[in-house]
Amino acid sequence: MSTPHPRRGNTRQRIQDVALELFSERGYEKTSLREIAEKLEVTKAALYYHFKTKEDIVISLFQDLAKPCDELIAWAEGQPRTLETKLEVIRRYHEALRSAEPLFRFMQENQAAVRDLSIGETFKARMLTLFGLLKEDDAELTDQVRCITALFSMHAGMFAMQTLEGDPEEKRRAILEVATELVTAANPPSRRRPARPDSAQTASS
Amino acid sequence: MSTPHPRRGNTRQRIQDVALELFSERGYEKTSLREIAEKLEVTKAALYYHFKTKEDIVISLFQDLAKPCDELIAWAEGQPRTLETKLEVIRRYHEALRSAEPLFRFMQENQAAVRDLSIGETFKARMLTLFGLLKEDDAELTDQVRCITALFSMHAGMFAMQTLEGDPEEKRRAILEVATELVTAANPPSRRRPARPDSAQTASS
Amino acid sequence: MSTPHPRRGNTRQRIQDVALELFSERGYEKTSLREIAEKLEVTKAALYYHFKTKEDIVISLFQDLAKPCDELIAWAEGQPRTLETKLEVIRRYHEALRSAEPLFRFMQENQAAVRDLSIGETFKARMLTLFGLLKEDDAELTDQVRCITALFSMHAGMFAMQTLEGDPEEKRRAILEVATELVTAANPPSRRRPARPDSAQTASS
Amino acid sequence: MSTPHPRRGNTRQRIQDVALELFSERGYEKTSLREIAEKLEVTKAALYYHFKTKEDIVISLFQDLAKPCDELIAWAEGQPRTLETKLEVIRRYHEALRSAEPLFRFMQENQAAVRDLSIGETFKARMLTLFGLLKEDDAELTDQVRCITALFSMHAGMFAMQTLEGDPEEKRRAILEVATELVTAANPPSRRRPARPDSAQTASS
DNA sequence: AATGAATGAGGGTTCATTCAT
DNA sequence: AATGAATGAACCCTCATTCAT
Repeated sequence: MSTPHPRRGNTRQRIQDVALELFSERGYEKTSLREIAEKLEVTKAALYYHFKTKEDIVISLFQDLAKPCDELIAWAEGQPRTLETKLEVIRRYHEALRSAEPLFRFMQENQAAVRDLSIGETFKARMLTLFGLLKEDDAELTDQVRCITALFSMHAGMFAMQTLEGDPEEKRRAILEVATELVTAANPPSRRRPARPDSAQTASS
Repeated sequence: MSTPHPRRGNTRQRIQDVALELFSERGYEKTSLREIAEKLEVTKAALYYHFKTKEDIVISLFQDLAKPCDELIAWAEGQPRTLETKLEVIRRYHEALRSAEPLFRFMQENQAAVRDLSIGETFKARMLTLFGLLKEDDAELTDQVRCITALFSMHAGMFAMQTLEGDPEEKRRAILEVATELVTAANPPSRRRPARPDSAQTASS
Repeated sequence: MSTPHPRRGNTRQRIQDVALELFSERGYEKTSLREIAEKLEVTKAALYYHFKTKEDIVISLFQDLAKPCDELIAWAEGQPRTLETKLEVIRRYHEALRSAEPLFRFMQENQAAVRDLSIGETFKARMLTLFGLLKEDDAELTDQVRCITALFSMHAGMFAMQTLEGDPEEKRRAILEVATELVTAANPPSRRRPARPDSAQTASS
Repeated sequence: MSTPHPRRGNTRQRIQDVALELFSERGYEKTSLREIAEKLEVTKAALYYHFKTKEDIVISLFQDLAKPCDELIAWAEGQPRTLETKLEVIRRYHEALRSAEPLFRFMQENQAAVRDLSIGETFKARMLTLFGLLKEDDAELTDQVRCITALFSMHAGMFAMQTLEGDPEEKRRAILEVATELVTAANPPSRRRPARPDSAQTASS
């Protein structure tokens, strides 16, 4: 009873793992269920025992990601809309990305494919909510761009991670720093300098 | 001699146009040659008269984009590596993106597909060159991230363009402003705060 | 549960049968998988469940042929290299061809197609081994040609079978007789040549 | 007037040459008109100026071969049906094959393809006529096989040529010798059988 | 919990051929 | 004498999916 069926109830999980790996590595469309099944040494039909469709696998993956995000949003909505809160949102999002990195890489690199995948909308909606949490209600265009850039810079971080040299943790810290900076710049503390990091009198205007 | 496509000589161009449109709209993998052909009211085989493979179509599209980019790189390499030059690089790149917007959206949204498309490497290499032009040789990690973010923010601008409200030209200007800011911050003018956005007096120059 | 092919488990075998029939009848290249599938009343895709490629079907066919041949070679290699052995090789090969006749006809008539079919080499190699078993190590050119002709005459027998009139079994016997004669002639025992046409004095000139 | 159009009226010939080369090298079905055209550095359409169809090219090739064959047949039919004549037929056929070697290799290796190529019948017919010239009218089965084998041994010679070591001319001579022997054996003159393997008393029965 | 066998739709690609110029 | 542009049919192959077992 050792080798024959060494994996018992964890097949569903294993499918998700392998699927995510392949999706993010080779792309959603180019990854076939056959490949997934082969890598798992099961039949394609076995996948269908656990998931109704290919899309269903993605959805299930996405739900794992969604939870931390939703919690973050829920938390933020209970907080005062201060810069402090926003920076904490960035920090937490940055942290959330860590655990969901492959999935985010997948989302990032397969936008076109994801778009008509039913979760596309959901995903975009969540990004917009997050964006709404970061920006002031009446923020100028430039500040809005700053906030979007902050979010995207963390996603795109994946590219940075591959490209830049250096210790991964340090790189992550640098990314967080830049994102923080952008959000800070987008949220001028009160009246002075509507949209510049700090930088007293001279800035934009 | 009017009705049935009077053998206009512009078919190749029309293929490129339609292909780019569909690729960027529905994704590379999900766009079939049949679709392209149907939209053009020609046969699939006609596409093969003009392009050797599906990939060849993408390559041809990419070459149109490559030229402005290469010119920009060539120009920049003949300039002194000053902040002024770098900001001009950003400006010109921003401008280049305007004319190649759909193609960039395609690149951005189909990274996974593009990756093993032979031009994937080329594209990445070009990004790295551009990145090298923007950053100082011994730049800190944070500054490097700033430069990358500047580049990506312009690409991601496509998302911003769809999301944000407002006049397209104004949005573009806002995106350029943020990118400029990031590069400026990444290139501290001399002694004061080697890599921080602020730096009051100097920045506005 | 009767009418629509009740999922008999013999589909693989049936594919091979039909494929061999069509390949040898209409040629490898001219036989499309569609035709095979249609004749079997299954879908093309069904073929791909059983064989990875079209070439794979040929390979599988060839393996059935290869076994008797390999056994023959193995047997012969364990025997003394006498004329007796060689004639027995001819006899057995002649017998082996009987069961593999359609396949040999296919090989014979589709040499060009078979050549770049991966088994091409294998096939040729086997012929060479057989040839090596029939001829003396230091045989004269003429004797070598005799041996090759003996082998080929049995293959080409397929043509003879169609052309000549008469009882199939008698025709087969005639073919065997000529092949035997050729090999005998090619192996003069030393001084007495049991089966050399005649011609002591003249032949060797 | 040198380089621009260096080849004037010889295009038709050049098509035939290249076609024969490719057909016999890669097989009829696997050789596309595109390949032929490319090798000639003309367009496919140019081929259609000179030949009505792909098959037409083969037919034209075959006609070049047919002439020597027909002449041979015509000559033979004017001769007495003696062994001497038959051996001369073999000799001349052997000679004819020399100049038509590639075409014969093509015929030999693409039988399946040639079969439904309209010339298939013609070709077979000619073989049968030749066969009829070699054998006695009331020949025994074994003798008939000898004659067929003689013919085929010369065709199959192509395989022998590649396989055997030695000087090409010597190999050719060896092939002719074996063919001659077979025909001689198949034509016992009545009482003296110059080349009958054995069997004085029995053969004449 | 999973397999074996199959399907229908569609993929990209190649072919021989046509025809106006 | 040859080209440029195109077609229609067919090709091999792969996919996501189904279903009886």
